Amino acid sequence: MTAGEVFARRGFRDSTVREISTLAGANLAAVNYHFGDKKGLYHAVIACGHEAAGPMPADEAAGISDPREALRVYCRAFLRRILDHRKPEWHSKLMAREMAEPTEALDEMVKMMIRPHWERLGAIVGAILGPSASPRLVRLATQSITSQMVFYAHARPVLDRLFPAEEWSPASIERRGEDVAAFSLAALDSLRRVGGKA
Amino acid sequence: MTAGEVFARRGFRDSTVREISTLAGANLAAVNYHFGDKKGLYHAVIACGHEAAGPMPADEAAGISDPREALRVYCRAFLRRILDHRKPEWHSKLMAREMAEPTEALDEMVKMMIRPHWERLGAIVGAILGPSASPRLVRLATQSITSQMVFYAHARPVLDRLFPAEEWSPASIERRGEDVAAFSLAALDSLRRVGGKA
DNA sequence: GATCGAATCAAACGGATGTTTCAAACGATT
DNA sequence: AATCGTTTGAAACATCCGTTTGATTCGATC
Repeated sequence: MTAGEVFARRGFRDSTVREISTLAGANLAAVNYHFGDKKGLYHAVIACGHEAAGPMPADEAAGISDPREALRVYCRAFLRRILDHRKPEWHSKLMAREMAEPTEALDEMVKMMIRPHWERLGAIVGAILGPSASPRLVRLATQSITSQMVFYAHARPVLDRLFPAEEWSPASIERRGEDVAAFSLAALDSLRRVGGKA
Repeated sequence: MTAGEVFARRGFRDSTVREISTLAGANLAAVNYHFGDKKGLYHAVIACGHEAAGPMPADEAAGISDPREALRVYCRAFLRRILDHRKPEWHSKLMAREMAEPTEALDEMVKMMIRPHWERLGAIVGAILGPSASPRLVRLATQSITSQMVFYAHARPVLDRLFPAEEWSPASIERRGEDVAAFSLAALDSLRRVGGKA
């Protein structure tokens, strides 16, 4: 769908049905015929993007028993799904936009993607921190790790301005996943040693 | 400025000059008279919000020599500036919006706020990690810490849906700052021990 | 090849938005 | 009190958008 790129670039309101249809080589009225209205097209784009964005990180880290290794695999898969420009990169942009400016579509996204992610990553973090860790600490650590990854989707324009020379090849994306995992594992190690003080 | 609230809630394009002017009790044409056009009003709002958002975290953590304590103070001040609803909370929303959908205003924001933040926090992180840490490690750690805090501004709608019962009082905001600092200090401690391996 | 539903197309409609216009009110200065 | 630059006010303007309409083409089925 070329509509996804336009929605991701311009936002829902700024995207015009005219631009989308001409860019897609279709007629203006085709949108309303096939999707009812503009909002219907938007929902279809989000659903399509969710499937086209590749496997969920939770699936890629499914069979790994060692939680520390699982975290590394999970972080790499997450960033791959978000950043790899061989996949429809507009999907993560659309998600970032939904978070800053929620519509009804956000509830669907939370149910389909975000909550599953949170539970899977929370389980990994809980396994690393050990049974003595409080649920609150697990939740906070899960959030800290998530934020480091989502940051790449939310603040990419800022990063491009701060560090214009940065590389975004598939290889360096993998390394970023390793870096997030390393930072987080370092934190979890210390926190585990100190115990569930929070 | 009531215009800031509207811009933060609806976004630039979705905000209508009519709604802003009626909500502000002013006439429709007043906007174009005082600010030239809608975009001029937007820039004025951003500049005004920057000043009204209170002191920069870098200033609040200026006189502290112990870098670990400086990090704690800095994190608390940062989240206070972002989350405290007694201050114009629309400023952080506007920033989040600019990052997802950059306009010319983002360059100004990077120069005025983001890069100073990055340099100050980077200095604190560098002091904690010690002179043996590579610049790359310092940069990554600074980014990880920043992301944990910015997450609250970017993903707040998601957090509200994931954990509806969460509290956002000034006191709990302070504690969130402590939590971010604790997680980050734990990571920095481990990384310092391992050395600049990255 | 005739038929009928689905899909496409150009054109137009109704509404909303940013901007302009021009007259009226204001306020300091003389 | 008269004057003149500044600010407000209501109304209109020009444009663009999402949607609808009705005619036309397409494609499978009999």
